[in-house]
Amino acid sequence: MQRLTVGQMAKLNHVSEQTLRLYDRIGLFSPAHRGENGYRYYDIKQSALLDIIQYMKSLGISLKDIKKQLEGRDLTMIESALREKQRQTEEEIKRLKTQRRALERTIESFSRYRSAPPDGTLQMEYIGQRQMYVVDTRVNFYDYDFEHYENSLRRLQDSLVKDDLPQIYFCNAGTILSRENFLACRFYSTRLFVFVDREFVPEQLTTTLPAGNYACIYCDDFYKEKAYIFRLRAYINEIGYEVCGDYICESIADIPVARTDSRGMYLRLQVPVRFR
Amino acid sequence: MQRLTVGQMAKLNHVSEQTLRLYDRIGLFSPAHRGENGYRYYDIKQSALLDIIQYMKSLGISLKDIKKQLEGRDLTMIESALREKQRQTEEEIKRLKTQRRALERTIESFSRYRSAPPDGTLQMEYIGQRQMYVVDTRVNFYDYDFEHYENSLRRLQDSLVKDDLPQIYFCNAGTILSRENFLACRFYSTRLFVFVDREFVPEQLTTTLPAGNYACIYCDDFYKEKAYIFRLRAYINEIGYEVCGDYICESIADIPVARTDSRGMYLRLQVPVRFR
DNA sequence: TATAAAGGTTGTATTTGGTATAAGGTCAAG
DNA sequence: CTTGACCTTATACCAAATACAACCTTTATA
Repeated sequence: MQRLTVGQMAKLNHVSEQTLRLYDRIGLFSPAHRGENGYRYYDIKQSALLDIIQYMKSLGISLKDIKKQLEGRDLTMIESALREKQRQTEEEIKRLKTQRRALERTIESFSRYRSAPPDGTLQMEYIGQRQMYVVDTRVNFYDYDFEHYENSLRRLQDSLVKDDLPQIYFCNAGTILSRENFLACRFYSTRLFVFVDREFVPEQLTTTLPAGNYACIYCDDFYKEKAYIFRLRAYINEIGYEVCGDYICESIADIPVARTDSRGMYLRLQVPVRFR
Repeated sequence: MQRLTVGQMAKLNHVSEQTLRLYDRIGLFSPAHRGENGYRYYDIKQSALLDIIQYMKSLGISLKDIKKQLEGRDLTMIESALREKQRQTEEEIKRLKTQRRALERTIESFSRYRSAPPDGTLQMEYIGQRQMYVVDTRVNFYDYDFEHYENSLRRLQDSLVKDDLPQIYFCNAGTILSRENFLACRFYSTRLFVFVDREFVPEQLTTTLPAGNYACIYCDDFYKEKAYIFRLRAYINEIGYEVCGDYICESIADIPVARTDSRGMYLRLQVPVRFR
């Protein structure tokens, strides 16, 4: 029977020597013999056990749990552990898919940010259907300053957490001003929203924003909003359209990273319109 | 401007106080002010930066990297970091899907193991198409003992690692004896295989085993194989069939966990047959 | 046989992103 | 004035390794 040193065993099984020593120390996997020189000597047949360990590890089971399982050697327990692992894996896949979508969204918005028209640009845009998650803060944003807006964002975050939604959407926020208030120039808005993906959020939690033509004005400063709303209204009258839905103030630079620099807050103020 | 203590800030942003102190210590995110009493006082507006951090963290970026990105404040760098992250996420999803499949396979084989016929059972079975990953070890298994078989498994593992395949398949091993050798009772086999999933392994690395009727005998001991091969041959002759392909020795108790106990090595010796 | 290289041993520190705890200082209310 | 809530720092701990220092053993070569 050949005796394998730690290095040979390591190479044979594609693990590092350190790892084998660690496994020995924690009592998970020890060499068949110890030489008088203190050397670890493994038996090739021990590879089978190492396989099992590698396999369980590949399933994401912790070394401690692996040790327990192997000591228990109870097949039914192992089976239920596997089922539990399966459940976890399913969940993790779901989480990663959400993450992938979030990344997609963010990268997308980078290019949107780069190609956004300059501050003050007025234009008509056709915008497809959107889903939003809305929270009513009961406090009028226009009465307060940016600091209060931050406070409201916290409230929104609370809601997202409570509804068990990924906080990733958080970067996509905006406010809603009702059609009536918009038309009357009554700056009263208590509703905050984030855009969400249909596939990742239960339908009953979302509000649909219909596809259609929107009159839009781009704005690079939170404090310019009121002035720009007047310009937007003038523009709509000028081209002979009428407002057919709620006004929203959308942060299109929804790259949260960008919020560290002053230009990060880039807004697309918009309101759905139709021919009069 | 309201000053928020660490506890208030923590609650507001759904992080723990400890976490805020940690972020302060590593210089990632520090309070706006420090009281003379040493208290941390945050400004609500700092939440924006914390959002960014949470967002990047949710993308799996390390705190160290987040710090670097935020210090650099270079949008293009952040963008490429996001793309890199996207790539990683894609890979991770792929890995998890493989893992999910492996779990499925293992759980499946538990029930197969439980419902397997007793040792010595002879029967005809229709088996669907299978994919295998084959390695030629150039050494005859029948000349050596179980210890040598382990050695060959290591060789197989090397190949799997080299071909960048999940070692999960590793638990599904077996050996191939050519039709001619089987018919001549020449116990000469150098080919080792693992069953693999078509979807997870490049086609050019696999060999297809056709669907069809297989004469099978179940065997609970590696050392009984030769004797059982004779019984299998006798059975085939008896029922008037002829061998139409290579014989394989498949470990159906492909639960690596089971290999710790002696019954774990449960084999289904099989050979494709047809009417004479 | 001397020596050098390769490979073995132990112990300790580092990593990541926190959590937990102890020992002690501060604040606000009753 | 005391109580309890809250803050501070420092330290240790977690998993699953990795890395390094200091030292010992084996093996090959000059």
